[in-house]
Amino acid sequence: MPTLSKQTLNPRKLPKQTRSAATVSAILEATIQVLLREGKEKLTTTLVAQRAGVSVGTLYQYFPNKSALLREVLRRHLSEVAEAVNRVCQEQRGARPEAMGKALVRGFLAAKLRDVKTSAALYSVGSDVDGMKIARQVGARSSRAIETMLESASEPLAVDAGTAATMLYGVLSGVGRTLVESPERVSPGVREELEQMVCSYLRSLRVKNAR
Amino acid sequence: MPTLSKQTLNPRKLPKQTRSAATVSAILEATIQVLLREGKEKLTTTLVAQRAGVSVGTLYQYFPNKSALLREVLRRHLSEVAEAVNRVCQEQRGARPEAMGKALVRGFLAAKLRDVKTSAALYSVGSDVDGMKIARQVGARSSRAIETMLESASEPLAVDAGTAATMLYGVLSGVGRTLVESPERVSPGVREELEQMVCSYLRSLRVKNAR
DNA sequence: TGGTTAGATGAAGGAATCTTCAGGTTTGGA
DNA sequence: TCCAAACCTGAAGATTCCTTCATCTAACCA
Repeated sequence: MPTLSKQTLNPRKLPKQTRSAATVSAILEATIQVLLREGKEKLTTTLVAQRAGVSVGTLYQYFPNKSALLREVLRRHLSEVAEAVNRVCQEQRGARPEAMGKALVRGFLAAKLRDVKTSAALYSVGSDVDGMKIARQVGARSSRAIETMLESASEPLAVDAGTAATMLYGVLSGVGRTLVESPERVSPGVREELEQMVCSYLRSLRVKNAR
Repeated sequence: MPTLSKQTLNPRKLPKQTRSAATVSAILEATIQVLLREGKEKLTTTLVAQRAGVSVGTLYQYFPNKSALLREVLRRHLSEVAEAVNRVCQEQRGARPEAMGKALVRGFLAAKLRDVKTSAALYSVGSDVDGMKIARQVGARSSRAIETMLESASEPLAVDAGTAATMLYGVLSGVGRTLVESPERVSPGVREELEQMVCSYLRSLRVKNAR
């Protein structure tokens, strides 16, 4: 097993012409394609380059190594989900806790399950590439967004928003992962149950309710 | 990246003398040691054998390949957690839903977090070894155990036990994973919040409550 | 149009591991 | 004590991939 050095993920060269920008996109896209079609084990830099219609050398002009390439793909995917969460949190400012919960579940699942295959494939490379670190960085943003949203709730909560936000994000990402890895479980019913769980949790946190 | 063939995980040879039984244990133990000390990337069969005090050849006498070795280690770990869940489910038969939820959270987290380092290390190898498949097999047992427990609840639930069990197990394993991968989040408070969430969910499922 | 820089190429070097197997050692029973 | 079965050994074969770099082509600008 080759050492996947975890050095800088900075591109070696920044695309300055439109041509190279297209090349970078093609490489990134090809990486996902190969991941889906061939699987992580057969994902070689040569094959990715080939699928992208360029030579390996070109690939290495923009990514210092295989690891960095994979990380970049992962980072982009996670960012999309984080963006969805952020959007929801913006929209729900000042709303009632239950509405927040429901919207959060909807938004998160929609983003995460939009392309289950890709999500699953990316989880599988995560462990080779310090995916945890990336997930944590990106996740921290989402967690904070949720916290801010909760603080703006029309009804105050019995615990600090940070704790509740951590729980919510933990449940979402956890269940999300479970679903992605067991696609047979994905059904409209699951979303409803998750909403039910999140909402009843938030409801139980209303100050007037004794815990 | 070598192809980790996913062939049979049957040992090539069954230990017939006490000597070899000890060897197998040593190899399994060494695998975890190496995983913890060196990390997944540096985990080579030669190194494992060395740490176990035997030669590589011996290792290959009991495990057809590296992949099978890793899978066996993973399977054992997951089984321990499943056992803990089973035990809880037995104990809580006929109890009130909230008691079940609380006990489940406690039991699951205790088992999963007993050795966080090892749990984390094993998650990291999971994706190389079809860990998903193993997790699903072992998880199915737990899920069914929870279902049976819920069916025996002293108060009936508004949804079928299977759905609720799937949700509960999903949340537990999902959050469990999140915690294992972010050890800084592990705190007594998290357990309480998780109990709160699970209990309020189960409470919301009581038939007398409108959903 | 000519020069300079950005971008692309791909054969080949180099580094690692996994896995085998022919042969040596230990164990346990007759 | 002696033998057959069970165990163990570890050098070396066989593969596979990552990454580099000298060289070539395309694009841009004066």
